[in-house]
Amino acid sequence: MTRPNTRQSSRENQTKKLSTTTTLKPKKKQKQKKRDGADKPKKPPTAFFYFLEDFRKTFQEQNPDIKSMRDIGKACGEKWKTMTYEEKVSYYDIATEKRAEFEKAMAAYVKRKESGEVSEESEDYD
DNA sequence: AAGGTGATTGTTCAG
DNA sequence: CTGAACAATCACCTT
Repeated sequence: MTRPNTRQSSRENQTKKLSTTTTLKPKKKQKQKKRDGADKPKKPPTAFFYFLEDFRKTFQEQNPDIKSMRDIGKACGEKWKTMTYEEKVSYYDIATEKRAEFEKAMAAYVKRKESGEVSEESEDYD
């Protein structure tokens, strides 16, 4: 099967050409500085991250001069795009399984929310 | 000394 | 539909 289980069926709808204003170019950072205490389940690592795990080791061996993950990230991104679809599928497959587990966590989260147990609303009650 | 930042793409949620 | 934020990781920089 050269096809990943990446919810292609559902994604097919979004896979359309939405080249209007999809994803702007935020020059700002994406760091979360505080308050991750949300009950919401953390997002599962993407296929890219799994690729990093494997690529990182190889990259350091081939480039012992490079240490920081930032530099590797750039190299990974570049390499990632050069990778063929079939190769990426391997990582997508892993991520897909992870998402399945995350989906359960999300369902439990929603269920819990319905129980009125938690409100993600800004409850700064301290 | 200690902590926040930056960079990578993908995924997911919320409005 | 669209946008914005966050997932791992670690050297480097700022305070």
